Amino acid sequence: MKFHIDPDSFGFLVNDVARLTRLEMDRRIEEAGLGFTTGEGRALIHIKRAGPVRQNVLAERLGVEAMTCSTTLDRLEAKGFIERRPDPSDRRAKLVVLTAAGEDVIERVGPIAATVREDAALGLSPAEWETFLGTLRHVRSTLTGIRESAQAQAREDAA
Amino acid sequence: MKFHIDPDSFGFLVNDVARLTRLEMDRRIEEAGLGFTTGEGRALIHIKRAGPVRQNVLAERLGVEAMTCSTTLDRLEAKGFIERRPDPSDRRAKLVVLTAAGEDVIERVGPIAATVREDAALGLSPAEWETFLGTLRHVRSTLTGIRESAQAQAREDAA
DNA sequence: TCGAGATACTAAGTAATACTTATTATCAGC
DNA sequence: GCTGATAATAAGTATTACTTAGTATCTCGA
Repeated sequence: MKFHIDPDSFGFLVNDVARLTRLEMDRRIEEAGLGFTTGEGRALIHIKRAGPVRQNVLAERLGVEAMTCSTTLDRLEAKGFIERRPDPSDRRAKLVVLTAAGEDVIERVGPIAATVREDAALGLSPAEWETFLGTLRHVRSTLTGIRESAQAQAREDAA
Repeated sequence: MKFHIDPDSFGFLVNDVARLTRLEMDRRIEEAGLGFTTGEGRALIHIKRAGPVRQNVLAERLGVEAMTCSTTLDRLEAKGFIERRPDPSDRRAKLVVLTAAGEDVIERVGPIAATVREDAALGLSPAEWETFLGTLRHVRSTLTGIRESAQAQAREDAA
């Protein structure tokens, strides 16, 4: 039987598109001298959205382990984009807040993200693009659900 | 103009979906005891498709620098999935070939990729899924073109 | 109330993926 | 045959992830 290797299979496609988007984004951020990566930008935007937020909550929203989140926050704190403040309601916890520099850098990355988006959408109609984004949201939601079930299962097995 | 930054913008969406797909894929590969990552699988499949191939050609197809490719091949070689053979037509170059173990592991990863794809496509009609893949292919092609132009420009600037 | 177990965070260690720069061997063109 | 380009890699760095283990603190039940 002939080998079926689909170079355009879902996994490779989505990985390629994400990789290309990230590399292009990183290149333009670098060019603009903003001094952070797409991954750090992702964290910044979630912090912006969530307001002062506990690290464990932020980790969950980012879909990473608490330790991974902590390391990312270390870098962002070193760069002066966020602060960790004690949570008055729980002395174990810390609240993550954006600094003025963090707010500023988010404002400046917006136009850059817009140029990448425009480039990615070249040759597609607005309707096609919206459909595309809608499907991406749908798939993300599906996969997030699967991942959460798997993690719950893993915790159960561990217990 | 105000730039609306949110986690549902294109860059974050596609990154999230790729991350979730990769993590889920890695989890199932791990579960099956195949002993490699999605990234390594990507390299394996490109080697399979290209046949005996020079490392620099492979690097270009993978869209990474020669050194990154070399490191990935080190891991694959250590695991016994590939071999580096001297290129008879150029003594500087090496040809990368799959071993029997490499062929075997590609066969076994196929069904795993299929389960992830099925899960990702839950709740979408076949037509919607095809449209989605078509748009991903289109965007990949657009971004690849942009990246190649940028690299050509960088080489020119360096010269 | 107090003690056990859970939770919030971090230190330490590991691994994969990616880059840059510099080096060695070899090739190709003048 | 020399010179510059090319193929691969060594060395060093950074990011993004994980696990395990440890400390401080909280919460709930006996």
